[in-house]
Amino acid sequence: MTNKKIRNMEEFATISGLSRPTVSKYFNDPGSVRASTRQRIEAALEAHEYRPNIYAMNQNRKLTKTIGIVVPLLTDPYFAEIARNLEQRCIAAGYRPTLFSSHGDPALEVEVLDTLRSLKPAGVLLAPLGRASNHIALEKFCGDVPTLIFDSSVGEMGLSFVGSDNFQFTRHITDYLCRTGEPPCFFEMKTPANPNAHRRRQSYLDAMAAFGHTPNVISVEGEGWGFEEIGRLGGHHALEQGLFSTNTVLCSNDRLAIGLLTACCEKKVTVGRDSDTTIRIAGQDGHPHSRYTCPPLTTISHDYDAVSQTAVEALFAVIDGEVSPWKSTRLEGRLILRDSA
Amino acid sequence: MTNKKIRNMEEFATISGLSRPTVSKYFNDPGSVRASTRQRIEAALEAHEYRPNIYAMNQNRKLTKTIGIVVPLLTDPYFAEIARNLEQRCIAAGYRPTLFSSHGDPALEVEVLDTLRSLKPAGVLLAPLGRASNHIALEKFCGDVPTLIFDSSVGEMGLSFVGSDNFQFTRHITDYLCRTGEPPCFFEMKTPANPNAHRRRQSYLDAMAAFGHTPNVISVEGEGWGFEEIGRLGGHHALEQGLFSTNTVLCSNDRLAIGLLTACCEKKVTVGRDSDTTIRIAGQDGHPHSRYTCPPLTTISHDYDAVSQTAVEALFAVIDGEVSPWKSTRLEGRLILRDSA
DNA sequence: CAAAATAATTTACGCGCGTAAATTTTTAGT
DNA sequence: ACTAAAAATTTACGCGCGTAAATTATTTTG
Repeated sequence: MTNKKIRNMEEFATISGLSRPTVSKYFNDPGSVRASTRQRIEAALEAHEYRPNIYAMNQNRKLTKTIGIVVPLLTDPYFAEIARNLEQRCIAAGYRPTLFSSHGDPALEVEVLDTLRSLKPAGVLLAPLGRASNHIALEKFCGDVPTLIFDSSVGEMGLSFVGSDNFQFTRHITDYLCRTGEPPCFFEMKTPANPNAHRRRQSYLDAMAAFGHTPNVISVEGEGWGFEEIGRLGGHHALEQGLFSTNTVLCSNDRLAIGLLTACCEKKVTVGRDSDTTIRIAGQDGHPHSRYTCPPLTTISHDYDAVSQTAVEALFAVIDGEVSPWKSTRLEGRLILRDSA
Repeated sequence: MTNKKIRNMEEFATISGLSRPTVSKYFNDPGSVRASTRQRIEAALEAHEYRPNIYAMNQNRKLTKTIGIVVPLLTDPYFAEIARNLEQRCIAAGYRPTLFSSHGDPALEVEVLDTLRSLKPAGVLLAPLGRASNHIALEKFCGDVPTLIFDSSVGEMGLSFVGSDNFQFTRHITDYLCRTGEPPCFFEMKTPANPNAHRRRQSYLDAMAAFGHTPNVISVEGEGWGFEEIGRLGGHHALEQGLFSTNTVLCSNDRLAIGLLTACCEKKVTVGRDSDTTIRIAGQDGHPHSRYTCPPLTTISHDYDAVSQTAVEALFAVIDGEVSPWKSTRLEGRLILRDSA
């Protein structure tokens, strides 16, 4: 490591004994130069630690090495976890992921997309807010930037959709609950932010019908993304009014279930699948926190790895020039049996 | 909104009836041009929705409008929450925050800083990994980029430090626990990732000494950032071995407490401050999830707003040219009484 | 081994904007 | 209204790099 400070690619090329465009080619794709050339560059790179100016690089490039990752709410560990997963896959593929959160706000979501557009990313992995999203703006953005929608689909926009099979989720866990005890009631938000919630409700109704049971949907009030609090308040109300017609409750998602667990705790209602407990509670999502509720939450989990891998691969396929028609991939979930149901 | 597509600032300036440099001045600081000029630009802006090329802008600018925000682990809701808070303050101040997570990995932390360096940010808000951080690399980075350290201090590096007063945290909650029941044991990780943990242990010892009680520190095994699991496993061990000498446990942080709560649940040990419960558990941090544990967790909470506001203001003061000596600001926490203790 | 085909490298130009210095316009003071 | 000072605007140049086209080196083929 010498003490010379390389100011630009020209100087670095001179030191390497090459011309600047050759070095430029190397940085765009190290495999595009001869092995001997590559070695000389990499030797010089170790000796002088030069890095090309990222702004000058991206100014003229048609295809930036940036990948935008947008999630509805980064403070939700579920999205944080899947974002982390996507991020690492992008890095592994040689891209520079940039993380954005819409913070549950449709206006912010549009702003994020505007910012992203000006970054000229190679592609975007977008989990939309859902119902509240500005569909016109999303559609327009998808027309400008190669965008893959994940988690929650809002019409056939973008390159493709990758997410979980919500029908399978609810069918599967409803099936489990019916076979192991009283048929479940369904605990959900009246006006869910996420379109997946509607699929889950419908799947619950279908599954109950298939079993010949009478469904019972408890839809609680509450707006926004504070699902735990909505579940807690709705839980208090449901317990007080005796809205749960059986001793089993399937929640539309884990965060709602976590709130309901808290309500049960506050009402001294014991939760579990033992004979000495009064209510069984199950969630859906496999939320990172579900392992640590009291009791630990029985849930059906997204296949985080498969979803993120499928999403990233689908996006890279298009970036690399493969053309394929719009497609929706919905992956199955895995039942995680714990003590709550 | 016309159909013309503006390709660059030159075209946009022509349409506005101005010269490009004037328009450039406007985008750098709208207040630096005459009101009449500003109006003409803004009118043209609405009619043609042009946005300057961000890469070309930053290429020559000495002071980018980017602010880097780095946290140790974005999947931890505590960091996600404080990152969100910082992010919004940066936006409000007219900057473009970019979020990074070290994912608990010191090597990744260094990579993030390298990436950040090439972004030429106006400043960086950095929460270091702590003990595991590459101090040499951090120090070097702080020399290159105006960096404010928050949450966890690792020596007097960067512009200043802003965080919580861990001594006050533990003193305060230990005080509360001593006055309302049996004096607490202290539940912590043997090799904590975060230097704050050492302060909390010491503060516990001091507080117990002040009360004339015999301290009892239970240090559990476990590496990495999976605190809940470490707390759960350590909790099982401690409960089995009868390591808790009193009926009260103060955890070094909320995530550890959450794991301990799960262990208690799994061991059918009832938690709370009622007469019919067997153990009191308290945490520290005011973790976003602490409200929804069962029972809800008594804890001492960071003042998220104050920490992030102080941090952002301190950084902007330096960016705006104010020179001040290195300073450590440690803010007091607020006791949140819930059912667990 | 020479010629053709192919790959690597160099030449030459321009991208979109920042900004110092020069010029013009506006404002302030008398 | 006139001049000096201040502000706004324009002229002119360069940043660091991408990339098409031209050139040179290497590999393949007959």
